[in-house]
Amino acid sequence: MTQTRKTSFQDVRDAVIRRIQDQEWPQGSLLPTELELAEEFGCARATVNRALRELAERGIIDRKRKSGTRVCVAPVKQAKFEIAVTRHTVEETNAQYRYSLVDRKQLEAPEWLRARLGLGGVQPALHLRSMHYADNQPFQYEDRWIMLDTVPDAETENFEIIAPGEWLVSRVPFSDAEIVFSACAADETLGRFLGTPTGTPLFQVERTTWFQGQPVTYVRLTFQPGYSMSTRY
Amino acid sequence: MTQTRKTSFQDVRDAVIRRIQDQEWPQGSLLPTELELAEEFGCARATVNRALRELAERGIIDRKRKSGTRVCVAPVKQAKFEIAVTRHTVEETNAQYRYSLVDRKQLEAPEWLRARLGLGGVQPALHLRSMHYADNQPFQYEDRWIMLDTVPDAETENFEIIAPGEWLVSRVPFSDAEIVFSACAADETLGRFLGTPTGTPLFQVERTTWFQGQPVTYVRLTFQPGYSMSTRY
DNA sequence: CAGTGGTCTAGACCACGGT
DNA sequence: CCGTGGTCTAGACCACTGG
Repeated sequence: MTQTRKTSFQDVRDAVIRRIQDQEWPQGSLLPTELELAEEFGCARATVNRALRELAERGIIDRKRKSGTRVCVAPVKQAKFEIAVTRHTVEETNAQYRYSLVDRKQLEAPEWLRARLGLGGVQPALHLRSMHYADNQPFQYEDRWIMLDTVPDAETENFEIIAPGEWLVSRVPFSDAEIVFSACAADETLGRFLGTPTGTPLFQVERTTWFQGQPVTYVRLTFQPGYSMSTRY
Repeated sequence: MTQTRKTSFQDVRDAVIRRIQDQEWPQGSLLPTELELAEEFGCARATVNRALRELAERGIIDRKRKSGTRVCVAPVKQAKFEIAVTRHTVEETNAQYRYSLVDRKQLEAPEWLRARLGLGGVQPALHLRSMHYADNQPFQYEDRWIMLDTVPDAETENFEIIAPGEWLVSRVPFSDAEIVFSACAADETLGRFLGTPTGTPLFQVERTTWFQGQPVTYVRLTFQPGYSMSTRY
């Protein structure tokens, strides 16, 4: 059964991709207009538009009114990482997850934290340090500050059972965030909790989060030695 | 002048975001159908559809036929990193870029590389090692393998002027890739080229690239000490 | 089976930005 | 000015999937 289905936006998108790969439309060259493509593919202009819009979002083509659509010369690769709560990251590897609170203190936000959040003045904050284990092996050390002016409920939560990350996502629907990936050396504390010698190179993620313009939390997640994050695109 | 413009998909999108943030539609709850929202906002269903589709792509809502649209319970954050060629990364910081080839050898692809690329048998490859400098300070050490069966032109290119990354993006329109972020310790070679003691923790990116199913290149980019990658979402 | 999202259409008007 | 993409509409049919 060779079905003669209606041309979908995916057909158009894939055909365009193929032509770019085959250098039929080389880098920097101008594509036909939406109307011309719609005629060629026998579909509505809206269908072509959706296909091309998707490719533009992926950084493959560049669209401008009046000038038209061009193939990007130096396509900027976009790598998308999915950041889940630590429990899910661990359980996805079929390992048993365990969480343990190390320390909980209510303090004033230190100078460096206020600077990072763009705040002046005195700010009450909760400082939490905790460990995440996979199959009882150290997986991740978490050092977190929660801003109590933004999330006052945190003051009465002891965080002995539920990890602060999970507690927060259940309270704060979603938020703006800045995320930083880097390498650091294990200091004495990290070495002790992650079971590795001082000086071991470790992968770390820092995340700063705002909700409706208010600072929610800053967290530094340091992973077990050898950990890596990967993705495809 | 309070313009009474037509409701756009962005208006709908932002209104939905606001209602989720305000917990008017709590996590896990069911949203009205597209038709109901279209009536409420006084627009076409297609407009609502586009707004909600965008939120679904961002992982904020979950859509299923027949069951409807729900607010995600544990929104998986998506961090999108833009990966450009090293020259652009350097020049964006207003630093002067310099590239220098360290070593170029034509070899058979070693066992570990063939395994990573999912290849058996003998495969000719080009092994390139090079340095990228920002304002004459070591910025990044690059260790790259190019598969000559896929990119035969590389055999006659000496790579003394143009960096292999830039040369490749001008040849291979775009491609599938796997990218891995991790931390490593400077070995003797890295320490020498990056001007840092052996053992220094370094941030590194590995990327493996295919074009139309054929392996193009594997590269390991190791950054100067203290380097980090960041993004917002 | 029937409700809900997924998509396509044909047409219209708008908005940006070269010429 | 006017060509090109950007978006909206009203309607239609399709496809998945829960009941």
